[in-house]
Amino acid sequence: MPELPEVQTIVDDLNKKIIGRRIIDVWFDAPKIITIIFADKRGLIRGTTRNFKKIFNDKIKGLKIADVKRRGKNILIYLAKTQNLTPKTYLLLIHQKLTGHLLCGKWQMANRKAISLIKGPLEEKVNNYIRLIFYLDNGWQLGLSDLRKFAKVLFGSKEEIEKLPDLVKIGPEPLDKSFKVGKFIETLRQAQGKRKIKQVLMDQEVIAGIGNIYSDEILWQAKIHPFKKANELTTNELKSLYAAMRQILKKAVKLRGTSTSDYRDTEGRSGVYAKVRYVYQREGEKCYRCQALIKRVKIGGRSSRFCPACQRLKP
DNA sequence: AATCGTTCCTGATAGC
DNA sequence: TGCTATCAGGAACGAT
Repeated sequence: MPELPEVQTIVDDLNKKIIGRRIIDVWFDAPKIITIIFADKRGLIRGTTRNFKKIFNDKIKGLKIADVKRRGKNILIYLAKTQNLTPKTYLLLIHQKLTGHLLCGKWQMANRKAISLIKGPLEEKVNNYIRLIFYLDNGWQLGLSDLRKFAKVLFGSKEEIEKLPDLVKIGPEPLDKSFKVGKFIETLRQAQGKRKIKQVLMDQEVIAGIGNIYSDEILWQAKIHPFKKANELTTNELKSLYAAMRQILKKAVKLRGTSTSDYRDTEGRSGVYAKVRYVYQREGEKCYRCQALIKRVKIGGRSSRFCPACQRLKP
């Protein structure tokens, strides 16, 4: 499940591997896989590749990859028309959702679905879930693997994509240097309502990039119960939460993310955060602080793991 | 306006 | 063994 650390890992990989590469061809297996949005002489064009396949193909072929960035859990691939990579005229936005991940390397299509990998994805010799491939001018491919087909891909002019609520509504980046503890406390206090802190942490409009794995990890580190009402947290608790958030996310980026499920980096390798995790998917096992058994509870259809002894609802 | 439930999808697993 | 039912989950969307 790609969250901030996993997406950052992919983005860092791509910056080392595909900047300056030209897209020479594209392949995908579902008609509606990509939504395109850009202003044209005829006005605003918006639709999926079901109806705009030719326009999409014509527009994207020949573009050069100018820059790759992350915003929340979104991967932003800036594409340039000109030789020197500026101006960046088009933008490809990829949200990997639950099981999506980008692979970059050289491989062969075995049949319509399965591929046998020649170079690149190391741990995945065969991948049955490639939905989208960009063919690059050095013979490499940039592929989207996505078992459950939830991933979102948007392509359009930089201006139009940057205006979308998908990007505009996203809250501050938790690892930004300018996002200091005071700003964090102010942000959480503004995120009013009686919602549980677990839900608030995962709300992309409050803070960007935190999902189920890292909200559990952060709350354990800060010794805060996931059901605690966000507006009832003390200043000290908010300070702990901020410190835990920064520490956990930085550590997870360093360890290249968590691969308990489908997530892999651009070469198909697992991240290793799972080896040091505190609570995520450790229900029934002992808490590393107090030896109590980690519990699993449901919040709005989502699982939350925590230690019932050291993350107490009431003191 | 805020919050809840539903939906998308496939593979793993539980239960009979 | 082999079938069916349930579950996992990010976030857009519709309903309340």
